[in-house]
Amino acid sequence: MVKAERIRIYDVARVAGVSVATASKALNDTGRMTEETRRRVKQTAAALGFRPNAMARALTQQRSFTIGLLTNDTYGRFTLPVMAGVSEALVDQGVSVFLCGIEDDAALARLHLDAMLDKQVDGIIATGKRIDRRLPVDLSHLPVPVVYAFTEGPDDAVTLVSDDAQGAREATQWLAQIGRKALVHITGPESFVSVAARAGAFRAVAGRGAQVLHGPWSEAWGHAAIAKLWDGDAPRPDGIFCGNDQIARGVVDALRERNVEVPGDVSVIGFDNWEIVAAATRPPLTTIDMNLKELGREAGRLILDLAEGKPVEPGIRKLPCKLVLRQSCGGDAIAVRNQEEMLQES
Amino acid sequence: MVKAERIRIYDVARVAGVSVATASKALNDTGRMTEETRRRVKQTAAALGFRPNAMARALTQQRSFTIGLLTNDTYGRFTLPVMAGVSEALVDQGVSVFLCGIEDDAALARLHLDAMLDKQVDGIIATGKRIDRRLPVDLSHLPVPVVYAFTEGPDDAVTLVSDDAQGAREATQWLAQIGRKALVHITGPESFVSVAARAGAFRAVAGRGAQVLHGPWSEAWGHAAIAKLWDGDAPRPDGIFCGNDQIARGVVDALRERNVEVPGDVSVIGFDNWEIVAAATRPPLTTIDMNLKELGREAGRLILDLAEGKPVEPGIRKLPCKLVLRQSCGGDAIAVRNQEEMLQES
DNA sequence: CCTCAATGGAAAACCCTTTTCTCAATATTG
DNA sequence: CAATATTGAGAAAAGGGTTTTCCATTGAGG
Repeated sequence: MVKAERIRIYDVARVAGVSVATASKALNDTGRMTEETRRRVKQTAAALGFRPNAMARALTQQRSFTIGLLTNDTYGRFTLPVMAGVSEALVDQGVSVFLCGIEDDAALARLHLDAMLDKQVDGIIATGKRIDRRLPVDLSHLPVPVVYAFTEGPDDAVTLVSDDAQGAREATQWLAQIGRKALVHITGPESFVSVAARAGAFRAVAGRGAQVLHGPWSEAWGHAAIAKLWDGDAPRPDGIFCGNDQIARGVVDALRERNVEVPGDVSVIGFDNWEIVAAATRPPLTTIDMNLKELGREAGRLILDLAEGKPVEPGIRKLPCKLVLRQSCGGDAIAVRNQEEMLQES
Repeated sequence: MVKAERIRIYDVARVAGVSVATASKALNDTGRMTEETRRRVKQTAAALGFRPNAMARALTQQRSFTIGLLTNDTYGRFTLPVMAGVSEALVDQGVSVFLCGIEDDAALARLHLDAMLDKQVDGIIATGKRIDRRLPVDLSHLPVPVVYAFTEGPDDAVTLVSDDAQGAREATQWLAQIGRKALVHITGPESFVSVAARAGAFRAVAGRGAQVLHGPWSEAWGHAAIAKLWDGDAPRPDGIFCGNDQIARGVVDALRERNVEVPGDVSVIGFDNWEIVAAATRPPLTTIDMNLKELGREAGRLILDLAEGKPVEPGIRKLPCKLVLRQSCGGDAIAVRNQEEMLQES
């Protein structure tokens, strides 16, 4: 650690032979001066490695160039991609992000929230692990704007979620497209709004009679569901769309244990594109990606607009999911053909 | 969003009928005044919901009450627990944490670092996914203190790592203790320092002839290693210590496929205690936990001490790992007996 | 010579807390 | 009963570096 003297705008001004006022205006592209002066100041600043002190800047601009990200997602399954997107959208603007993990503890949430408000954050992004649950803290009367990403907020809030129905549609249509006829959806607990949305879209494509099985979000449930389907007398499916990648992994493992070929006999699609699960499955999972990083980027852009006082339409924005092809689904020939068609169209 | 006027110390002073100077002193337990006055001011502040503006405070105290956490761990496997610990240690002191994910991009790292320095962070914690690799940015001549946690730093730095050798020793000793005789260590690439440390400790306990197999950090390698061990003519092990939980999962799955009972015939121990892997394995993995959260807490405490100018001894601090018992290892009776003994001793 | 535009500078504003210094009032001492 | 010490509390400045406002200077054109 070296207590190097920081270069101040005063130094830049002195070296460039102008006043601090002119230096400031030169660097911020405001005020009036010859291009030559502006260029010289900028050059000097660059040469000296001048970087404006954000704290001093905050004084005059009423902005701290910091935002807070509040999450109750301990594993980071959803938060990390969102965070990465948020950061990416903001770092270029010199905005840094406070990350606060609050688990489901209201007191802890309050503590973090207060600490951030004390630091005059320009805005807060609330994010969670479930789009139909709220964080254990009320963010609706804060002195700063709030964007909700992948968590529920008040009706008049700016909220970003992934489009579960569209994602489920993509998956189901893909199964149909590669020739699977008997489709089943093995998914999470009915109480989740996203489960209902996905199941609804699945039925809309697969036919109202298509079977939907609900259970916990676990590999074990994937196993159990396959046991239920294969050990009974009912006709067996040849296409299985799972509510998340963990269930899908359980399903694939269970099928392999029964010597059912994936994707030869049965095609399986997951949901989440959680690399760590999807890539380790044998064969690797074709799955739906929720584009959480893009969701984060959008959240970053929105909170920035709000912080700058730009108008932002409140309401729920659904961002599209996309199908990620690996090997658990087969139909590669069709996949290639379709991609070629898409290329030709564009 | 409600632009509620923030309560300033001026307001507290007015309501309490004292000057701002007195109010400040009352709230900070400095200066001289009657207990009655101090109490009245504090009560007023609480009643009005006064919270000091951290930015103004930073002006006089030369501290921003923020620290930065720099990481290149995209999945958050290591970062998230560390981050949780750091936060936990700091939030009570009113310190907030900037999280910056820099992947392995030096330019991005620089960008984040500059943004944080501009905001006058009181210190920086560098963290990574590997203790023998450095972040792609030089942190050795910054105007603020740095603590390295789970990543390599300069020799004269304050560095925190988990004690790989001790963790491996715990695991191997446990296998020996429950009666396993033929031990094998299936682990990651030799190039990792932690792999060497763990392998060394394994050999020290299991005997110099005990086999160590190196491969990638994947489930697939776990499978492949079992194939190698079981398909050859060599005597088969009855205790397997794995370099991480993913390998261990591959091992357990491969053994099940060969109808080898875990833990009946073979005991398996993992490393990392990555819930999402360890708990989903059938049977759930007994594994070594690196206490990353505690490591984060310690990093938080250290950076705080450094920020306050307290002396901190430089060097590498190794924090102990601990064995987490689940079902892949068996020896439950022994486990219970030992725990009872420990209870009696304490 | 006057006016105007262009350029650049001096100084205030920005924000709110903490700290220093001072003073009055009371207590203590010789 | 002075003279000194102690206590309680307030006024004002410091703390920080940038941005912004407004004014001064210069040179050109009328």
